Amino acid sequence: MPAPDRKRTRIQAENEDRIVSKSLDVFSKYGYRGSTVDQIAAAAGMSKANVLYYFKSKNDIYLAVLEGTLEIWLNPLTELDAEGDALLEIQRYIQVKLKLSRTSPAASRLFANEILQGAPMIGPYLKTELKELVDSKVAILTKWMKQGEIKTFEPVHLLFLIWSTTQHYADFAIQISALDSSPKSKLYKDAENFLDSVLIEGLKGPKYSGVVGSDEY
Amino acid sequence: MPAPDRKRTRIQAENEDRIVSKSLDVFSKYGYRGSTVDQIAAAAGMSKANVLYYFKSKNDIYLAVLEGTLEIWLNPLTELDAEGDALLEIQRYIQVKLKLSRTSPAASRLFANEILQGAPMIGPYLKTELKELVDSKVAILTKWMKQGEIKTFEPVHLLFLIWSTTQHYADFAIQISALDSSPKSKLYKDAENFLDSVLIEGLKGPKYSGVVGSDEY
DNA sequence: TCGTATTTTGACCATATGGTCAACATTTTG
DNA sequence: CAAAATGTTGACCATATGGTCAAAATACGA
Repeated sequence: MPAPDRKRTRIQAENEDRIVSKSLDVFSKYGYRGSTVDQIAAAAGMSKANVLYYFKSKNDIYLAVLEGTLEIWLNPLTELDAEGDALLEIQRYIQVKLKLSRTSPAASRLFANEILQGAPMIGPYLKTELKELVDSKVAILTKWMKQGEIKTFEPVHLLFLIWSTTQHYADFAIQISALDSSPKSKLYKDAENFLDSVLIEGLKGPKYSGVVGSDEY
Repeated sequence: MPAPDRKRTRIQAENEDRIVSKSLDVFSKYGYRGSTVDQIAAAAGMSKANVLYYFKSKNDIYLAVLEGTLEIWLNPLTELDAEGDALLEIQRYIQVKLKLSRTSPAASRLFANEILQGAPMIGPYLKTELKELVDSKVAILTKWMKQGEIKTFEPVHLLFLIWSTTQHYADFAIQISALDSSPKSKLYKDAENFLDSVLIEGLKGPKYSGVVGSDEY
C-alpha cells in the first residue's frame, strides 16, 4: 500500500493525480454507478489493480474527485461582494459561472449527477458549509433590496436562477448542440448577452425606476 | 409471452401500466444504469421474471417510460401561441413548466439523467422532432422581437432559461431543500413571483420603453 | 551495484445483475 | 366444467464488476 502518512513519492503523486483527473471525465459522463473501475483504469492508462493500489475503493476515488472539484466549482460565489455595485456584482458572478460552465463542463456534470441521485456523498456538505455560504450571500442580496439596488423577491431564487441557467449549458450540452448548431464561442457569447441584458434589466430596483439618470439617494 | 399483436388483456394492461409507472420512480432516482430490474420488480410488486415477461428487457422498460413521459413533458411548448400577447404567453409557459416541475419531478429527473448521460436513447428525437418544434417557436419569438414586444436576443436562449430554471426545482430538489427550508408551496410561489417579475421586466421590448402607457402604434 | 521499498499486474474470488426456462397457477373461453 | 390460453415464479445461467493477492518488475538510496 502507499505509505500510511509519509510524504508522497513522485510516482504516487503522478498516479494519484492522473487517476483523479481522468476519473472526473468518467464519473461526469456516466455517474457513479455507471462508471467502472476498469473504465477509470483504461482512462488513466494503467491496470485496474494498480488503480486500487492507490485508492482503496471506487468510492474513495469518487470522493477524491468530488473534493478536488467542489471548491473550484463553488468558489465564485464567495466573491460576491457586499460593498460592490449590486448589478455589477451579479453580472460578474454570471460571467464567471458561465465561463466555468464552458471550461469545466465535466465538473458541472459531476455535481449534477451527484445531486440528481440524491446527493448521497455531498448531502451533509450541502446542509452545512454550502448553506452557510448561501445564507451569507442571501443577506447581501437582502441588503441590496433594502437599498433599492435590486427589486424585492425571495433572494435564494436568484442564486437558483444563476446556477441553473449557467450550468444548463454544461449539463444539457448534448441537447443544446442538437437544437443549436452555432459554434461554442457564439453560443456562450449569446448566452451571456441574453442573461446580462434580461437579468440586469429585470432585477433593477426602485433606485433606478422613474428618473432615468438618478444616482445615489 | 404476451400476445404478439392481439389486443391487451385486462391483466396485461394493468401490469404493463404498473411497471411503467413504478419504473419511472426507479429510473428517475437512479438513472438507467443505476436501476435494476429487481428494484423495478419490487416497486411494481411482482417477480423479476414476471416483469421480463411483459417487457423483453430492461431497456424496453426504459424506452416505454421515456415515451410515455416525453410528450407530457414537452407538450406545453406546443401551446406557445404566436397570436397571443408575447409577455403573457411567456409568462403562461413559465407557469405551466413550473407546475409540471412540482407535480412531476420524476419526469424531469428522468430526462435530466438521460441528457446528462449523453441522450443515448432520445438523442435522435432531439435532433428531429424537438428541433422542429423549437425552430417553430424560435420563429415566433423572432416575430415578437421584430414587433418590439420583447427585446432582441438569440431566441433559443430564452427557451434554455425557462427550461433550466423551472426544471431546476425538480432536478436539484435535494440541494434546494438543503438550502431553503420553506414548504414546497411557498417555494414554488416565490419561484413563480421571482421568475415572472424579473423576466417580464427584463424581456420587455422597445414597444414598452419610454412612454409608459403606450399601446399598439 | 546491491538490497530494500515501491510499483505493477495477471489471476482469482464473491457478488450483483440481466435474462432464460420449465413447471406451476390462474384466468378465460367454448 | 374442462381444455386452452394466459400469467407467475423459483431456479438457474452467463457476464460484469468491485476488490484481493502473491509474484514479478521497477525505482531508488547507500
